[in-house]
Amino acid sequence: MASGTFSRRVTAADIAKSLGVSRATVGFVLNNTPGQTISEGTRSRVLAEAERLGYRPHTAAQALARGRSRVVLLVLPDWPIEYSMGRNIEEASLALEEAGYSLVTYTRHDSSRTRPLWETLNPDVVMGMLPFAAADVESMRASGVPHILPSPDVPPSWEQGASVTVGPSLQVQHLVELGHRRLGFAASSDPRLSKLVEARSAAVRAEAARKGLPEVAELAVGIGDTSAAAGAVATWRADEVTAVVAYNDDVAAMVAGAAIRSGVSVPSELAIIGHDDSPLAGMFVPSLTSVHLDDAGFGRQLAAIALHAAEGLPLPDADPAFAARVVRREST
Amino acid sequence: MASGTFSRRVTAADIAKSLGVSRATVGFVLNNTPGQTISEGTRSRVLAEAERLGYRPHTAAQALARGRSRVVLLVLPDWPIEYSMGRNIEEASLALEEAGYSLVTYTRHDSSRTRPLWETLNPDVVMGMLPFAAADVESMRASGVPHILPSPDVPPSWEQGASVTVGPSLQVQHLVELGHRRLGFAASSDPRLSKLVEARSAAVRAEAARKGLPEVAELAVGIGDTSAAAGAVATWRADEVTAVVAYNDDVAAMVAGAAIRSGVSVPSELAIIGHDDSPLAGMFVPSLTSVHLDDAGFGRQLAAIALHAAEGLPLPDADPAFAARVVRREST
DNA sequence: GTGAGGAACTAGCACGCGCAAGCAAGAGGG
DNA sequence: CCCTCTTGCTTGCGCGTGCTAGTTCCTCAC
Repeated sequence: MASGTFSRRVTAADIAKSLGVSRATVGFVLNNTPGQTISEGTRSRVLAEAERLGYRPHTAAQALARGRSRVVLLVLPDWPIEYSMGRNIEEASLALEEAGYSLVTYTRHDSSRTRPLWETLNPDVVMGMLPFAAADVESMRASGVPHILPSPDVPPSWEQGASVTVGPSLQVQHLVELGHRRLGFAASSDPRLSKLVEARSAAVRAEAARKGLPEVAELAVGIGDTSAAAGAVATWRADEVTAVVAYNDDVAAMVAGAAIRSGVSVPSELAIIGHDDSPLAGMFVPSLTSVHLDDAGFGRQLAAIALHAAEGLPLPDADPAFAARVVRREST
Repeated sequence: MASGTFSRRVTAADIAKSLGVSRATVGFVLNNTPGQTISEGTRSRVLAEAERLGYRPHTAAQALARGRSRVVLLVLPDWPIEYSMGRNIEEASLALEEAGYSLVTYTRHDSSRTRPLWETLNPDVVMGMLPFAAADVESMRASGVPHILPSPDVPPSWEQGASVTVGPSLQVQHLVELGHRRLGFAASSDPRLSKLVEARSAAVRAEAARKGLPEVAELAVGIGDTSAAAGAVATWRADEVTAVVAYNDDVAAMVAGAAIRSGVSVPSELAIIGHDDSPLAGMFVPSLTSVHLDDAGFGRQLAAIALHAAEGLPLPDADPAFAARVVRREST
């Protein structure tokens, strides 16, 4: 029967009344407001009463009063997100929650005529994987979003950093260590991925040049398009390519599948390395060598960047967080 | 420079002042408040001015004033979610946005000592894939969550419906049509999935019984555990099982991989059918027959259930939405 | 004895919005 | 002509918090 009655929620005023102090005092205690002196007795009595009554601050009221919502909006791209992204987000969410923020994820479906979530959620921070379109930035500014990441004002964004290039570099290094010199790059033909594909492709070419390899033969492979994959394999073979760097594990699987079907043995005739170390990489036959990224570290980095923007907290120096390593399996 | 000045956000009072009407009038127009008569002239002038000034209602203030936040919180389980779940959510989010609600997803990491999101977000509806634990329900009630789905008061929940059983039935039917009679079921050994595995397993056994098949040989296969998969394949072969129904595509891939590695040809010696029609199913060699679910329909159903709870909107009758079909590929 | 100063509070406004209640002016019926 | 009803508004309170500007009381120096 205790929980049966649909009781109004407990407010700070309830605590104050029950204790015979003013509501302001309660507020000062609960917020540890600096510059306020509260006696130890009162402080502990307020905290105990809050606990006893099951007080929960009303987020909407807080947001209204202080003008900040403590919500971080993470805008996910419309394209199929990487496998590791899910774990990143979970970790970031955890780190933000510990700082009193809520992470809300939002997939932007540009076909939609409805108002984007940042206009209705009043987030303190909006984060994206890639820089936002000018129209979106305008809309965020108009809705009063205080912080936009990557910042539209600073062209070189954080996502262009080590997190993108370290994986492709490792892919190339691994193949070179195995003695391969003539490499192919299997891009994804999905137009939505073009920016990321391009970034990884550039990183691969840069690493190849650094190692003094001949030019990398780049071909596009569509997920589900087996004939394109078969064509790519044939072209690479004709071109004397012995190893293929794939944009990600899905593309790697397409290439490996096409190779097997056309009688090209993996890895002896064609080695293949993927990226992301998705579950698929371990399950495929032959299992796929891939690059494993430190999801948790990346997620925490994401959270740190948001907190840096929102509260000026220091950014963790360097990025041992972006640790990546090659997981060698049967395909190389 | 227009956007340079950090201008305060536009409020309904700004519209009122600029037009020389009262703030209430503006509110009535913007909300189409029933029971209020507003002249056509005033109405259009208010709407035009709102548009001109770029007015955005302040969600927090609305939530505070009306006591409802128009937020639907979807609690995702800690376990690896199905591939199709992502598309479901997107579709549900779209449908809810059109009804003026925001869908926020939240992965519950039970290791966390931070307060669950429903305590800080004040959602109107909290939805889960499976019934919530009693402690969680208590916490939601204490935070004043008006609607919990599946409802803790009504034991038979919607998720137990056709959406769970239709896929497994189709799997069995497909194999029976191909002449198989002695079936195996490949469960997932992930303990977090046990409830769903059990539900699908029961559906498979029920369908098998309906078709008059001998008992289904169920074995657990862990993702990444190749030796367990190999053992399962050997056991089934010894048991004269000719076809395996897999819990999902990942498990199907594990089984198929183990079969190939141990020289059992797929599908001639062992047929395998997966579930979910994830991208993996098409990429695997041999490609995997699977059950494709109507993601969009399921997502819209999810949204409809939420709106039904929140606003008493009618539930769409029946469920052609839960349409599922077998996608036949090489593994059967 | 008195004034300064600090500790420990309280009163009350602001945040932006929804909505109940009230009010002026005109329409219509007797 | 008076009364009622409707139209088209306005005034103002309340939602739960944060926080500024006091107010009271007590201590302590001179």
